[in-house]
Amino acid sequence: MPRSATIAAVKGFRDVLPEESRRWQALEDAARELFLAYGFGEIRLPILERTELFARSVGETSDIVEKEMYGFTDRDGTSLTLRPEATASVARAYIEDNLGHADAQARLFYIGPMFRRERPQKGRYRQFYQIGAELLGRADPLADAELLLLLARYLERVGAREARLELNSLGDETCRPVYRERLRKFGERHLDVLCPDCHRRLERNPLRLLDCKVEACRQVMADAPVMRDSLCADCAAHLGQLRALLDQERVPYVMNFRIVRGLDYYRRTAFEVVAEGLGAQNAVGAGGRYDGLVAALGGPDVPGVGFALGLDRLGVVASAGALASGPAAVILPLEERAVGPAFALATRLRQQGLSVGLEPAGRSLKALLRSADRRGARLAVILGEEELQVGRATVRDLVRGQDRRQVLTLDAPGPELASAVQALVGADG
RNA sequence: GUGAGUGUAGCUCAAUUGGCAGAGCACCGGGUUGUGGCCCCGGGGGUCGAGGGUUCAAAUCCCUUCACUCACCCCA
Repeated sequence: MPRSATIAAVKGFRDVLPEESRRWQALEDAARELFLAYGFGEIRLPILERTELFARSVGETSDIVEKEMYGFTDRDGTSLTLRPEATASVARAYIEDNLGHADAQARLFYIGPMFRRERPQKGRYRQFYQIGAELLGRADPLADAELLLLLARYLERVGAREARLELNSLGDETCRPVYRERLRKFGERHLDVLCPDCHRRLERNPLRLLDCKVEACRQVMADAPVMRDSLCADCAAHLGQLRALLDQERVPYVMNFRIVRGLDYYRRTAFEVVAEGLGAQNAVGAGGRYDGLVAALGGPDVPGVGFALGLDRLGVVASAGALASGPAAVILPLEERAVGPAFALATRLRQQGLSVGLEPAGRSLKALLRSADRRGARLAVILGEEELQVGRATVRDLVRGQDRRQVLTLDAPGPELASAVQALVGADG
């Protein structure tokens, strides 16, 4: 029979296998625990939204909306899109579910997949996972400080030691246009040196001139006007208070006036978390303040601040959950007749919450022990002729290399079996 | 969307001027009765990414195509 063609995963979509998945779980568990301590509750958002939501929040002219979204037309003609980010959904939910009604501030976090049709490369996938937190209804710098403290503590908790926090202020609707104009004028004076990409940026988004990687552009832009000098009094005060609060709690960060955000809705506070070891995609997290977003979506004029962490990237950088552990014991039936009792033993131990492996019969004891060893099991439980006759299994400690012949009574109740195994596992800690 | 690189065993990779497709690791078995790891011996495994062309002969040369990777762009 001819073999049919195999089916591969869609480009940019991948399987997260158990080893990586285990690290992700550690990252997620840490997030749930810590975020709850800071008063954030988990929100589970739909993966599909109306396309209009992103057009109005992320920005009609952003790259994401212009060419990176996965969308389709539903049977009733509605244009739907796989979410490219979650802040827009949180804002939508805030409005739709009246989250500001009982309590003016809403503290929400989410964990889940996002979709963007970019060219895949290291640390960049078309389906990627984010952990994010949003604090709506608060315009004061304390809100920014709380969120950044949460972010810093979380990174510390999961062992993302090389990650560093970079902070900037993008100004607001009064001072940013002024700065943008100053930057444009500066760029126009240096047209001859700037790269073709920067010529384009000059028209569409002059702020992007700041993070061009071409050496000639960098040299020119080193003398460019800095946002800090263009901030209006209110924005400068906001930044100053935020920095004082961060300093008070010893949150490590550096100011980086070149940070620019790709999404249109950011105001004032903007930050990134960058790390080594990720190639060109070195941002593990980013966020900022988005005071106009909820209103732009037709809701009340409610401010907000938030961040998102890339789980795919964080998993590479963080040390949390890195240790694999094998099963406490593996049951080894030496012959066919031992299969039934071996199954029963494994089942009862597993029901007591122990991680227990079970091998099929038909191979030599030597081969069975080798399997148990390679799985990283602590104990091998041997069930052969002798053991069946006396009704007690032999337990071999694979770490110490010691046998305890016929110590495990097969018809003992589950809890008793489990504590006997536990005692053997904990024999030397 | 643009550019570069790579496709050979489960994994990492070799294969000289075109001349029988290999190694390490992994897997399975053995090294006297039921004892793992180290060592020794043996074994199973391949559409050489796919399709076409040149040739007595192609993993190797030519064309086409697909996939993956990295970088630009953009972003978490």
